Amino acid sequence: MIKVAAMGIRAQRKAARPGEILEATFQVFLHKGYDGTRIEDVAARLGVTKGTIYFYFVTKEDLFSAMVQNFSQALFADLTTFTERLEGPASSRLQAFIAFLYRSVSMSPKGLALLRFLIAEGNRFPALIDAHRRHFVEPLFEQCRLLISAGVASGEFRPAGANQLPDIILGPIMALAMTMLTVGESRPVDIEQYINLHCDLLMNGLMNEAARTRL
Amino acid sequence: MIKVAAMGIRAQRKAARPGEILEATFQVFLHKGYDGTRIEDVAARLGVTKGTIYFYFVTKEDLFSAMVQNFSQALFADLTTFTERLEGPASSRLQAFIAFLYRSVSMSPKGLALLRFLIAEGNRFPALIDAHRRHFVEPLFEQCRLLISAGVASGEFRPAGANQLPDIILGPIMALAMTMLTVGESRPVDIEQYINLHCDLLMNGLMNEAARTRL
Amino acid sequence: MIKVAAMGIRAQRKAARPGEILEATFQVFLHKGYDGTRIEDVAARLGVTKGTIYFYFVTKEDLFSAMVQNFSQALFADLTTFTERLEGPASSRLQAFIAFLYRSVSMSPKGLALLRFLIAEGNRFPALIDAHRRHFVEPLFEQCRLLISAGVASGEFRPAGANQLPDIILGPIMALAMTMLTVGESRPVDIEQYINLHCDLLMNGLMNEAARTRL
Amino acid sequence: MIKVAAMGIRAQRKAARPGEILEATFQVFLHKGYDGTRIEDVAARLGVTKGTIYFYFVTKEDLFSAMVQNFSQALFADLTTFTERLEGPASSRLQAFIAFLYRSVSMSPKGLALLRFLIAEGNRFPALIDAHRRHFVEPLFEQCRLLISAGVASGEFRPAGANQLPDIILGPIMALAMTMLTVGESRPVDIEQYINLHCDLLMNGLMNEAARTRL
DNA sequence: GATGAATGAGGCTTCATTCAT
DNA sequence: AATGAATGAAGCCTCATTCAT
Repeated sequence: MIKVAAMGIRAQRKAARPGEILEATFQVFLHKGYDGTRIEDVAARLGVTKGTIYFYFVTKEDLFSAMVQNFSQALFADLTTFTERLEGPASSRLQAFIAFLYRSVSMSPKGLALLRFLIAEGNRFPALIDAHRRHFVEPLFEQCRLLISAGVASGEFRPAGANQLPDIILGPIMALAMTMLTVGESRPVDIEQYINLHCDLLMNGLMNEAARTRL
Repeated sequence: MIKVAAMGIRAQRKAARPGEILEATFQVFLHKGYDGTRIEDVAARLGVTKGTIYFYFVTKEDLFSAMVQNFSQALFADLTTFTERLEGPASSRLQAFIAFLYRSVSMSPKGLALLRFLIAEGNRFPALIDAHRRHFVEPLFEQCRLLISAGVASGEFRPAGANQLPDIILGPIMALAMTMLTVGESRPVDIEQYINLHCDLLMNGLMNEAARTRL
Repeated sequence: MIKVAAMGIRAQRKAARPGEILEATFQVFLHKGYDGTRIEDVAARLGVTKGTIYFYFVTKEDLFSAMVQNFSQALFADLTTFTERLEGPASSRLQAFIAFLYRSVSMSPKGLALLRFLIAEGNRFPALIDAHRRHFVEPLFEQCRLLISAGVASGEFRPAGANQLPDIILGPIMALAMTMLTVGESRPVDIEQYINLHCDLLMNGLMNEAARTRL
Repeated sequence: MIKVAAMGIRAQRKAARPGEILEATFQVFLHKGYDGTRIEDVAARLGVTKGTIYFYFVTKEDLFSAMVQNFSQALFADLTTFTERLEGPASSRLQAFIAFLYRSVSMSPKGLALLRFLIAEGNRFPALIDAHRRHFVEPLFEQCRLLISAGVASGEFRPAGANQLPDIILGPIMALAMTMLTVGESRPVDIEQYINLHCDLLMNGLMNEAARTRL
């Protein structure tokens, strides 16, 4: 922890600046995208000038890299904390896990901006893509697999092959994110209903008993 | 239809040019993104010079607009043709529909590039976003709903709420697309297995009979 | 030779541009030095804009490199032509050679600018330094050595060690250049007298007969 | 003289600072040139920060002015001391004078850096150029003239016109400096031999007795 | 139809300089 | 005395766009 009390006003300012800049960068990026974001806009949003940004970050790429990694880590930390506190039957835990993902990715400005950045600029930031896969996607998928394995062990879930493909389990979350990223950000989404329907389908499938029995 | 037979070679060239330019634009965009694509690169790929591009398209935005709309329409036409020819029980038709979407969106360079463009540059092209929603997403979702309604009518599917939310039904397709757009384009995907597992989960859900009955 | 008659006005312009740009670059550099020369100034001097310069030269370094090489080659060609035409006794030829160097290096804006560039910016342009040594200094020195060897062979010159060190023979030429480059460009120099005195000293040395005999 | 004994350690540090800064400035300038030298680099080399430099020098131009003048004066003082102590025949004293100049200008980092600065940045520092001419070049030339006049008076030297043009007498020294400043700083120079050959030529000229007599 | 030389707005980045602490 | 965060002018370079040929 940083001892704020012991710090001079200048030191406090300095310690706070990088975070402020990252936040401002995010805000501008949200509306303009990477190429559309001018360093000057970021600075203006903080009431400082270009030079200040360059005092803390070497290049524009650096700045965006830091922003993405910063938010990615924070998001992942939240997710881990949340998951560790889950209790009860596997199906409940999986549903809570899914609901949390909806809220922190598909319905959160930061989650969406993160995704947009990775999709739009990933080619320019291979290191970031790599870090994201290793420190976010893979661990996330592993948590998903563990939840399902627990459900299979407890007899709640059938041992379906898709259990091991979190992409498929979590797919609709990504689908909503994608909708939000393209056409969706304007019109409202009933996220509660969306979550419920996703979970219902995930648990029960499309088929009715009769059809299922026939197979 | 353009009557090729009746056209001089010059006229043929002229008629073919726009399509060639759109294709070249797509190829460059695929690797460089919108801002990274220079009109000159597009021209060079065709063996012509910048001026030629401007003879056919007013601005860069115009060019990309046309490219996206062109590919979007072609893709949608293919999809419609394919869907109209489907026969058999609703569940089979739905699965074939899904498989087709996987191949033409998540696993196709054009489908992915289309998505990347809409996500990355959508804010700059509101008209395009609109067109895409009205002429692609909505009709696609409608076809999905029809297939499911048919299944419900025939007794194959239970009347679940998610039936009316194609996002959820088709979610994993988008999830794969997203993976491909970020971390995935390098490593191979077993698309057959992916489709099978998606369909299995979609039809049967996660839960085993005992758990389901208990509810 | 370029066939001007057969070229369109545009082609003529294009063919002439690089040379014009190099000349303009030289003019600005003469007064402002490398860092002080703005690409825009060069362009303005030609009545064009920045972009035009960049159409012909990739970077500022490129532009200056080309300028230096261009002038260096021209100067060397002149020098070679001149030297080849020399006739008469070695001492006359050497004196003419020296006089020519004074006029084309120490007293010529281009020669001086060349030198200034190599001294001031040499560290930034190692390739240029290299080229200058190999294609200018070394051949020049070789021509000097040949002239002296001819003089020794004909009995005009004594076989002194300095004969093989053109630096020493030609030193005063460089000294004048240096004076011009620093304090000299304002006040007038009697170049005729300077040449005469240099040659006199070179031929006869400082000592008088008596002192010389005593040695 | 500053009384070190009576000064507190703090005061000593303060008194020493300007000299340290000038030395650091020189070191950085040596490798990077004027524009390439950042005030911050100079400060870093001393383990202080930019602000400290600005406490002692008003501007960057000021700093460099001071550095050049400082070194120029030190060099000239050395030279004067050295010259005053010379004894023996004029020719020996002239040769020692020349040898000293080679070592303190053409072969010394400081001497070369001084020259480079005057050549490269002279236009920006007219006052410096002026000072250099008045306090360095002119007195130096005067000393040279005196040495030669002494030689003429003593009968060692013939009363050649070049006697009054130190540029010509000392030229090869400048030539070597120039070589060092451009192509030379890498490869080794046999300075002893260089000096000997320069002096030999200076004393005896190129011509052999027969040719000389014939004139 | 096509060319490609020329334009010029615009963005990134550097760094001498300032000043509150 | 020294610090170092902040400023802001200035320059390099890119590239969509134009238009005379």
